[in-house]
Amino acid sequence: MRDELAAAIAQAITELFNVTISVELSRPDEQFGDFATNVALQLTKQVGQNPRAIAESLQPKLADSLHEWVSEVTIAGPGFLNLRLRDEALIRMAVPAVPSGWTGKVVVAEYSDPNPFKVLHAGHLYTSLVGDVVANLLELAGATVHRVNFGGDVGMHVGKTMWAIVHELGGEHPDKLIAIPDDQKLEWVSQRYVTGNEKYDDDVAAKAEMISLNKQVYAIHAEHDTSSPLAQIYWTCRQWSYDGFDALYERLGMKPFEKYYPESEVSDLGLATVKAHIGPVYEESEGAVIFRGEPFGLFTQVFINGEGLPTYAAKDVGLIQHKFQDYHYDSSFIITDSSQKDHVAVVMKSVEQFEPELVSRTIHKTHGRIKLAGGVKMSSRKGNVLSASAILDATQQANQAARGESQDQTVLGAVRYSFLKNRIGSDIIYDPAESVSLEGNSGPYLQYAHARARSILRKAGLSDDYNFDIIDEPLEAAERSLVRKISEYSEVLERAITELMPHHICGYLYELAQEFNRFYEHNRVVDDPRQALRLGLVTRYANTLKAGLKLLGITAPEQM
RNA sequence: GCACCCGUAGCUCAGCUGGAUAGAGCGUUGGCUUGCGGAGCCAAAGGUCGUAGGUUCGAAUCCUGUCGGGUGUACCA
Repeated sequence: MRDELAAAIAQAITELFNVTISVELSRPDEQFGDFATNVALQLTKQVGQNPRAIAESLQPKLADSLHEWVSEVTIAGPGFLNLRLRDEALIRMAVPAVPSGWTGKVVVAEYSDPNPFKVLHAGHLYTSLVGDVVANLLELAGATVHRVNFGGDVGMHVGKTMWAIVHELGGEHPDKLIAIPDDQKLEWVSQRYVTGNEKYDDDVAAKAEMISLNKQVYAIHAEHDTSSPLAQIYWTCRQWSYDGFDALYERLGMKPFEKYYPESEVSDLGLATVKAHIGPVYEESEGAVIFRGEPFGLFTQVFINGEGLPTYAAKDVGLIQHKFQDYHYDSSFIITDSSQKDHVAVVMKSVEQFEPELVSRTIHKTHGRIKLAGGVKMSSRKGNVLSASAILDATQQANQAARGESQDQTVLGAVRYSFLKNRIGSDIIYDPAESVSLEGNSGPYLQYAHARARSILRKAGLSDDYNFDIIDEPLEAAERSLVRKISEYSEVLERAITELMPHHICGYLYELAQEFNRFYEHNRVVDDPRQALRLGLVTRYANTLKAGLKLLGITAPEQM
């Protein structure tokens, strides 16, 4: 209907002034109307009249041609034309449209990307949630989305961790790993990385052993070694990491990943590909193999180091090819924080030289980083990292303290919402002391608002699928405000999908719930003369809220 | 040094494809319960939109300079 309105206005302008213009309809303050357009201001030059005069000649024309949908056209301010919809038109708009921008497309979404043997920290938590919801948006818009994860199961951090593990076990004794309790395995392994790192910096002998262990780990993969003591330790601890990650993902309410791409499985192809293109694309320099990015406004990156091992740049070369072989995607999203921007650009630029099609289908979507209060940044090497599980635990305790009890879905709603409500792009300040909010503009506020609405419907004895038909009866002001807000959902959804920005949904749902809470404060539903209409209204509201929350990966409880 | 990102209320953030009095939450202060769930509702105080110019009928929004912060910049990922 929005498009039809815009088209009708455009046609009126053509008939009146003989000019063509693309009409933008915005949602003004409620006091002004349901839609507003500034065409009169835009036409000033083309028509050669002042905007007010243009608006005045348009007004009766629009009132007539939009008569079917619009009850009133008014002029305000410098020349805005405000449209007030007929109630029945507004009600018709309050049905969510199904977005279709990605229908039939095959999409790979890679996100989260924690490294085995290291902690899954707040930054991973954030990037995971962003990826999860972006994937949800693409799916809703009709895409077939393959969710994949990538992480470094080989490399120096593994050498460091393996060194510390072997020392902790008093030698290569995989049998001693049994002593580690299940719920401490992930933590135990990531703690070994921290101690390994400390030794690396101030113990020359240890450092040499770590470098050696790093190579041995590569050898474990090359030889498919599953039986040597070191290999047993490696495979066991790697699995602990993956199991720990999966447990966290589940706790975060994320849709499961379809596939993990461990670096060890993509590095061979990456290495071979880089080597195969030495000359035209990559070049040897100082014992390493590099790609010169300067001609493209980028920087030079090492792809194969002096030891002959692939760096993460070469691994990414392998990864992009594996992903395409596995999925033959139309589009491939890589979701990471902004510090990866240039690195990915260099890798892509190099691959573009021999596989331009793959690169043109790849979209690197970056977001900000998580910082601690006061702008302190986290460093896993320094040990001042905030783990994902610490955030969940802190939120759980805060909820417990406030309510005397804590439901998992409330914690999940609080955490997901508090991260997702921010526009993707700039850094996020996380204050562990204040934790995530449970009231005001928060996940639990929305969940609670939903539970209250369902409570009304339960009291009226309604099932979930009750819907009301268009009613001739005029809406009361409070009812109309709510319908008006519900009718915005489709537009918000479309914008969130176009921009792939989940925060639009958060902001909208909060306004929606607020609108309902205002209505609820002063208006009865059950046993009111207007019950029939209002039950339908509450149902549509609750369904809209639930649908939006679902996109965000937040449950909409019947009660809480 | 060069490249990119950011700077909006005490704090955390919306608003940025130019438009009507710059909006929320938290915090502060003051109200609201004989009625469907108070994790709620209403109100007040609080902002030269870092800063200086420019473009425009109109700039938080676009352009330039500048200050402040962040990120990246050859063998970690």
